[in-house]
Amino acid sequence: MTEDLMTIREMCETYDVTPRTLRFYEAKELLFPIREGQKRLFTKSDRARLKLILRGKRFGFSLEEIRQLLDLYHVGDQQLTQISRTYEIACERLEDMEARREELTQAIDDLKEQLRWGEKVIASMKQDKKAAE
Amino acid sequence: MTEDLMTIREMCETYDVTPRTLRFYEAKELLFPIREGQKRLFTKSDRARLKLILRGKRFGFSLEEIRQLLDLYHVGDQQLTQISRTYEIACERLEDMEARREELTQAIDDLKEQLRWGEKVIASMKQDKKAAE
DNA sequence: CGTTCACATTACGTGAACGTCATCTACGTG
DNA sequence: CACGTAGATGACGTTCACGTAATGTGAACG
Repeated sequence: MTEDLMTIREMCETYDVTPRTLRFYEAKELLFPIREGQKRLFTKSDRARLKLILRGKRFGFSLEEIRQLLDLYHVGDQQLTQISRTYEIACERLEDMEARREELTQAIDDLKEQLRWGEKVIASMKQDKKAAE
Repeated sequence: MTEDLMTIREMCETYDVTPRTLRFYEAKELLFPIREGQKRLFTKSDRARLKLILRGKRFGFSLEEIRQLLDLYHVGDQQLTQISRTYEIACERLEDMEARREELTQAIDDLKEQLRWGEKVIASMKQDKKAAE
């Protein structure tokens, strides 16, 4: 069944994207499906990458930023200096993400506060309505 | 000094955006600066909104989505049903954000894992290098 | 009074991220 | 073999979020 290779259609259904999107990501070198004849076949690696792409998008990263992030996960047989550089970038990214989570937590707290206020407003309005009857 | 009103230039410097951006946000009804003659003057409320806009952007919300979120903070003298509806939407948004934070936490953990792996690779490569000397 | 700012409006331009359409190919099926 | 189906390849179109002139205006300054 899951022969480790998926057609473009299967990918689309699994991850809820269009063929156009997958071809676009390939053109941008975010995915590297292998070819059988002229058809694309997506590997396990492509699927892992796609998940990261979609996740990145949800957090407002551009495809170019995502591409760089993906490189952090690929780490082929490069030079030590290259890997070290990649490692540094990854550390910075990690800090970014942690800062982001802080901010998100802040935003959540703010909204919660706002909701408590909203509850009070609603409650008092219900009171007024009753009193008016 | 901070007379509660800021010119467009002051806003730009404070929040690191261009005049174009602020006018654009006004056109999109995200900000509502008052007018003195034909000049715009941004209020405390506009500044609070702008902060939320910029924050929303960092999390990948579209301006339209942000506009809806901003409405949650404005809550004028509406009907009870309106406020209740707004309240419900806010609750849903809150759940979205909490889910997002979960996902972000997952992403952070993934990247940390990857970094540990990177450290090992670097260490072993340094060993190889030494051995080759 | 002319000029320089600071800000305004109007309008066309741009890059990112796809959507859409036309056309082509390869493959299995009745 | 005709035909439908799945996928491929351009190429142009679209939306969003502004950028970038071009031009106008009102207050201030030498």
